[in-house]
Amino acid sequence: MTGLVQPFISTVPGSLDSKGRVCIPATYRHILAAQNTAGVYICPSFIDPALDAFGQSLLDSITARLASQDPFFSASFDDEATALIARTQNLPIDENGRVRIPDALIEHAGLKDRIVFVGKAQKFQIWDADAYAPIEADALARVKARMERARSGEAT
Amino acid sequence: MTGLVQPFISTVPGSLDSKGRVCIPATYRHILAAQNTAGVYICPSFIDPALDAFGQSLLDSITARLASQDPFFSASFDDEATALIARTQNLPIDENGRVRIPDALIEHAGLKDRIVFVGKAQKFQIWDADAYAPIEADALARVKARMERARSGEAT
DNA sequence: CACTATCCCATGCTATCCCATGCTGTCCCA
DNA sequence: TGGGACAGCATGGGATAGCATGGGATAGTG
Repeated sequence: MTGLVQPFISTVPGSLDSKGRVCIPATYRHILAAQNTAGVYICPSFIDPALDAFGQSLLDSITARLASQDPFFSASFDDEATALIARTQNLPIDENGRVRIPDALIEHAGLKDRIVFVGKAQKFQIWDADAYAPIEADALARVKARMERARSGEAT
Repeated sequence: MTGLVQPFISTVPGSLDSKGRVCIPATYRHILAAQNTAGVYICPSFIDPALDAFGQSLLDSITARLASQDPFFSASFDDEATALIARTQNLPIDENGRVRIPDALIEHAGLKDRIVFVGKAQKFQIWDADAYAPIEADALARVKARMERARSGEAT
């Protein structure tokens, strides 16, 4: 087995029903369960109209780093982590794998009926499907440009 | 852990059946198994109409690089995660060595019934057979041209 | 008392698992 | 060196368990 914690990967389409519920993809639920997470931790993203969702592992490393200022993170990490923790809530997952998203979070992410779950290794995000499409395209373009710069650099 | 990772090599013809399944060549499966990979990781290629497929080794090096960045406040983390992690899926391999390719990926690579597996060391690619033929010819021509340039350069 | 939120049951579907079969390459023995 | 046997690989198809989704009942709350 790998020493590393199993990451959240891939992009999965989903839906928000009339009661404000979403069904967490089974693969993500299994990862959460493997982290001994009760429910799921959800926090509105600081930069995007999206929700950050994660399990016990990431929460633990945040709280651990709050105690010992970790040089990997910026000097102001203490402030950020505090804000992060304050805005994070623990939502229960029902026996069908669904979570009721509070209205404030639905509004923050601009969720309509069609949503996407986006794996980001230690965490995953919940986006409105229409809002995410251009974001993905932009990120792809930036990474592609970076790759090509690197490639032409090698080729000299 | 192994110091050396066994590379994916050679080009193998294959087929896509009516259920969207492909049979991974046995030699590739053995390499995946040697990496302790559960199934196989597949990601649509950035530049080509093809699928990149790889095992635990390559995924670990990607997630390891991401793990050194701030998952909540770093823009470069976000781009890379969006481009790589979010677009990668872990697909299970059944006991006959077959994988069900999601429809979105079939469409991205323009797969019909005849496909080819192309070894690329750390990863291998899955191409539509007809689409790959001219690509291979072009690549060969470029290599040949480069060799001849190099040879005439040496010969001076 | 009305309304809302949570829980729970029911259902259709899809993905996964599993068995059966043909083939091809390899190995062994005459 | 040739032929035959066997094992492993590739393929097709059918059954089934789990997943995603919708809706109704009940308890909690303003």
